[in-house]
Amino acid sequence: MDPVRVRFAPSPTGYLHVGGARTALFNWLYARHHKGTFILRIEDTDRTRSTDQAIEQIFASLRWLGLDWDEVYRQTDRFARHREVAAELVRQGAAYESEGALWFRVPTDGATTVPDLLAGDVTVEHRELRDLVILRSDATPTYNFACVVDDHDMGITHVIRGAEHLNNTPKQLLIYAALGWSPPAFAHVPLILGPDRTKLSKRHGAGSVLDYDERGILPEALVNFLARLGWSHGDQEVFSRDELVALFDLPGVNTAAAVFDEEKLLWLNHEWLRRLDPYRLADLLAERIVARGVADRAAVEAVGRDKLARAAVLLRERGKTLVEMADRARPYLPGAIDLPDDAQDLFVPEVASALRKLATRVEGLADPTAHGFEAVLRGTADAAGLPMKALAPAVRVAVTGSRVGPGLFELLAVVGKEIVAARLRDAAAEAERRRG
RNA sequence: GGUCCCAUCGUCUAGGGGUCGAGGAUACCGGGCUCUCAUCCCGGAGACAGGGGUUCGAAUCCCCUUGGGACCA
Repeated sequence: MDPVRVRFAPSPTGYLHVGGARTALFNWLYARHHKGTFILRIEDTDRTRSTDQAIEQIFASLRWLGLDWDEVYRQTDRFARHREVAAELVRQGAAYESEGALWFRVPTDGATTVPDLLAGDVTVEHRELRDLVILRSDATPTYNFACVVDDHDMGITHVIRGAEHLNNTPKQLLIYAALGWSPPAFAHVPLILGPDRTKLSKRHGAGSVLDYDERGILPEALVNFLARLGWSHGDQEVFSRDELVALFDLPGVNTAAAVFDEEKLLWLNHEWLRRLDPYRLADLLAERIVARGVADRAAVEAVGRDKLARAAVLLRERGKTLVEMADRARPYLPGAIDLPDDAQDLFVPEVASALRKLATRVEGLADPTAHGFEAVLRGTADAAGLPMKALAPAVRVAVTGSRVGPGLFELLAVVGKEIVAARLRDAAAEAERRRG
């Protein structure tokens, strides 16, 4: 069997949205699974709407997703070839000129069958079709024509594309036949729908791949999620890139359109956050903390990679995105913590004085691990005659400014005894000041 | 409007005649754990669009209807 050659052919008229990304992913997975070639073809024949900026965005999106390509072409570089083939069709009588454009002649009787790998045989009567323009009056080729010439010239073996192109395929097949070329295999993958069940598009909001990066989604998660939209492998939900390459094939692809469910993406993102290497996560978090303005780069560097990795491990348990994690990272960074306005109920006088005692004991803590902090907290609570239920929330708010968060002892161990002690004293003082 | 595609819990899906009084995941609800939140564990509710066939037997095969979508006008 011939080596597989597939292509992803976006038109650079805007950003790459998740629908296109899923098509790119399926092509890439198919190529990698079959040890074939993944080709990127920029279909920029519409020169008025295509921009270099959009091309850069597409490259950036694919790179972020980790979909590397083996060859890249720009359709506009091939205009001479398109004109040459169009002229050939005219010579044969398969195409004619009218009003300055070149038209491909569709037979009036008979029918064409698309042997689609997913939909099965799809037959269209020629009388349902009409002649189509292949070269506009400005000599630029149209989509259906350029696509055929390029797929043929590039040796494409499988055309894997969105189901919206199924209706175009009989026309393309007729062009192949007129040229005496043998067509590639076709697989039209089901569309991705928005919540309103119409084809996912820009009107559905954040559809751009890079928006998901911006929102703190991991490429691992988006790739996993997109793969599961229209493809499955038994009951498995979480797939690494390598697993997808090993398992993905066309027979596993569904025929029904799928709705893009943001909730499930977030769940999957959480799953991937929890699987990531802590140091890699720390690096991502560091960037994000700076980008979100939670702290400046100097502060983040002062914390150090080890501590950041430990903080990340705590943060990822309750954050579903890198953004949520970064926005809750403040307690792990140096500096004071502002107490919330409504926290006075926690800092009754007995608790405030216990916090001061605790600060002193924390400073002298020989074993500043979670266990060590637990022992010193329980000891202080006992000595002050306070239940942990009274002391723990006050300590938490003093150190983090929030009533919710990771396990308290683990948290304190990561923040470190010097910072913890300082914040405990600050909180006690602040509570007394507020009480007047 | 014409042509084409599609149809299992709200959503993503498993299922390709009997092991399905339909499984998993997510989301939702309840309980446990716990200083809190999250995770985690246990439990709950939730679907084969409808109607005809074929067959001893249909979620699974065929037809029609309905619904949804895409493309071309």
